[in-house]
Amino acid sequence: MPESNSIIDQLFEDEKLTEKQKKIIEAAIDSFSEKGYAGTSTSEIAKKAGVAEGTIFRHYKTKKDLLLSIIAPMLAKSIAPFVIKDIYKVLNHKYERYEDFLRAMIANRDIFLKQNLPLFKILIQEIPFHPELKEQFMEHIAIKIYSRFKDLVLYYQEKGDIIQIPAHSVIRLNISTLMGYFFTRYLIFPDNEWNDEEEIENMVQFLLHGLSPQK
Amino acid sequence: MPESNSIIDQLFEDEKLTEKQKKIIEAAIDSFSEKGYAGTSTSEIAKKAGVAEGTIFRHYKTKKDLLLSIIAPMLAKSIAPFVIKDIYKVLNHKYERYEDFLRAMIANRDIFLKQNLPLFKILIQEIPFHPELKEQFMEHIAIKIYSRFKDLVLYYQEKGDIIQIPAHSVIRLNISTLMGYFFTRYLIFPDNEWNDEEEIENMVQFLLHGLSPQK
Amino acid sequence: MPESNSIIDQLFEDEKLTEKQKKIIEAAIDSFSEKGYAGTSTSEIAKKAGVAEGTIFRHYKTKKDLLLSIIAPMLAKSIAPFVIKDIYKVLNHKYERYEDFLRAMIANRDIFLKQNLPLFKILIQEIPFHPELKEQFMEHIAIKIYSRFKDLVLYYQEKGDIIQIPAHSVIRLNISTLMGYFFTRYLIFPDNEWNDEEEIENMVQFLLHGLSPQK
Amino acid sequence: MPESNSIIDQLFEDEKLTEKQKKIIEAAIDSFSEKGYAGTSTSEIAKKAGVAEGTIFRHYKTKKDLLLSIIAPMLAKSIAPFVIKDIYKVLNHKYERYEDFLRAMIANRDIFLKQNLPLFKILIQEIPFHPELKEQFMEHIAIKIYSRFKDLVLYYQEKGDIIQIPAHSVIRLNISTLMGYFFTRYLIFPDNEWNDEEEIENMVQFLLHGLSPQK
DNA sequence: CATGAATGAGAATTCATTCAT
DNA sequence: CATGAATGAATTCTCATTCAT
Repeated sequence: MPESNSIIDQLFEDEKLTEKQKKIIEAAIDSFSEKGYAGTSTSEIAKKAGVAEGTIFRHYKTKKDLLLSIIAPMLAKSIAPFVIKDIYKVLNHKYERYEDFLRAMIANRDIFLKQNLPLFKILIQEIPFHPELKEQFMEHIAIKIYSRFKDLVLYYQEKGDIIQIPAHSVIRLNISTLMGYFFTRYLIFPDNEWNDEEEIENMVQFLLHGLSPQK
Repeated sequence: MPESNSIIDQLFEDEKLTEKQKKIIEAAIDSFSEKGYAGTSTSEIAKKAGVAEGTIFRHYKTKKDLLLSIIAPMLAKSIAPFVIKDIYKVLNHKYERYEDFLRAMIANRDIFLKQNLPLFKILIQEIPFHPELKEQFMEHIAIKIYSRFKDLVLYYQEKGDIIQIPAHSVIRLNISTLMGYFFTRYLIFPDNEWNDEEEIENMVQFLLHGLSPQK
Repeated sequence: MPESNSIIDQLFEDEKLTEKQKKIIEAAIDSFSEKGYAGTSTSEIAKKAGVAEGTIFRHYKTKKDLLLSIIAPMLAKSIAPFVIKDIYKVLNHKYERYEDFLRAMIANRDIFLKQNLPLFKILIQEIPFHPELKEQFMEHIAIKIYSRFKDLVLYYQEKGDIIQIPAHSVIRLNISTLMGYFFTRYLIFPDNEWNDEEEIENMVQFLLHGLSPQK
Repeated sequence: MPESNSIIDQLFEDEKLTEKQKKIIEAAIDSFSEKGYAGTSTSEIAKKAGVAEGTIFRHYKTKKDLLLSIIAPMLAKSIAPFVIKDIYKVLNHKYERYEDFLRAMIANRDIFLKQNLPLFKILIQEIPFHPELKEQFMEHIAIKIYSRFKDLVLYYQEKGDIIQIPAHSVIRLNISTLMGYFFTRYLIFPDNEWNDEEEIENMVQFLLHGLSPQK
């Protein structure tokens, strides 16, 4: 719980949260990620958070409000900014080669996901059922991230590091490969023994060869 | 609706379904896939199916029974058998090269997904919340499919078509790439314009190069 | 209860009401008229009606629906039609003199109110808080009744029975006098001893003299 | 708001009200008159008054206390005293004829109602639901006012200004006629165009002729 | 005095399930 | 087999009231 606290503190840093509010959010994240939004009752959250049920509704007008207040910062703060920063790093020639960028991104996202796994699960599971979330997702991820990622792809394509196929395909192949690993690693078989270094190395090689320009 | 009927007829072929039962299943698939299992009420399903609420419970003891009766055939009949058949085809030297197998598999899964999209969505979305489903999934997909897929991978690795990394990694990279395409194509951006042939060709090349043995 | 049943049967004649529905409406009328709409809980109504709380909501989507379903027939059926009928009677020269009409109206409304006292109380008390009710009231009472009443007034004014002041003033003075009696008689001091015949006779004389043309 | 302040100052003159208390009472009058006591929440009042929820309960132990603290002065100070004063005026031969008294009363009550409309609405609407209010009303209005009014009626009956029917009937006919006007004028159709002078004149003539002794 | 977070009892409403017809 | 009224437990949400700061 001290650990999950730190995540919450980080994600909700500029909002002043009462001790009880934090408890509520923690409990909600826990329950939503485990049983889904619709499958979790507010009384359950209240009990887990150790507060009265009314307290939840004092802070969040509706149950949906609670959900959104949890996901919004995940979308707004944690995913979008990451790419922006990395973009600048790249433009500052920190990642000369595509391979460098790839390794940096994998490491970065790996840490992020490991820390925010339950939130990530909620995000993934609830997006299909909530149009507002889908919109926010489109705006933050699909538009912002995509447009920045595209610049990167074009940059490395010009340099000759990457094959000349549509940028969106390159992006999708990249993300699919990463997501496939993260899902399998952290959600589907988290209990298997994993040789992470080897997996990542193989994944990097797979992506590099798969995307390298054909002679 | 005549089309969706045909899918149902196909998936539930050996069960004798009354007209009302079919309507119920259709309505349930529709609602579950759109709003999730927990977010769908039985009265909603009854209304959409044009039957009385009681009628649902005459055929399915509980709401969960209804869910399982929808997902079970999807798991049991549609995914598992496919690989069995293909295995034999491969062993019968139908797909000499890994590339041939790849193209066949993509085409096959593409058709299957296109026809069963709502069911697929339900499967994906509900598995995390229902231990029984997870178990069934493990049994049918993770174990059966994996073990057969592994034979294939070893076969093509021996032939020198595929790089020598652990079979599970090869399988995961393959599936991730395919799923990434199908998700993006059919679930996330179904309304975009897609040049399917080009996408698939790029994907095949990506996989072939990404998995080809390094010199 | 057999009596109140008859009223309900009369007011809700063309709607097919279950036994339970009748019980619910009876209980609702009882409670609403005694403690007001906002001051009555649905659980209270359910208990008084001897049904489960859910049963109320099976028949009336919301608590407000229940209120409206009670008041609507009161407005639509019971008040409006009365005047229409009487209008025709008058035009058929049944009530030659204004005095005849007056006595008939008083008798008619007296019976009606005596039978529908609780409903009448609800109507009076809730109209100020529900815009929809106000609108319906305006439409049914203020517009329909007023326009017919006006014809009568003009008729008797032409005949020289009534003083030449604006019809709306005549109507208001009439209704005020009647309502003042009914309110005092049935709502404020129902327990006092009342010499009804004398009261009505005095009221009639008061109205006749008050409205008779000045020499 | 400066105007409504003055009313409050007037009604609550001997109570020392803080600025916040005034705001609370103003807000409460506003909300109670618009949505009824049971339909208004204390949090709503607090918000409208610009104070914390707790502040209300610092001044009024319960919500009902707040209601009573609003209605009590309306009953005690504003209605009762009026008649007392006027009685003395009459006994001082200020209003020689019944007509003079009538005009004076109408003018007086007109001003009073215009200034205290929301309070008046609350009084009218809440009395039926609160036994204490009903008692207070009986004590202040029904008993005190009635007994003084009766003296007046007897006085004018002796003088031959008024017909010889029971005093309570005279009083009721008077009040009904006035209330009918005030309700229609200020509560039901406040937005219509009103020729107040003509209305009042007609009303006075109606009452005078209606109550004049028959030859 | 004032605040507003917290409470818990209770309100309206939903829902899976049952059962008499 | 099918119906749909009825149920009552659970769920979301409201609200008057309390109390530590």
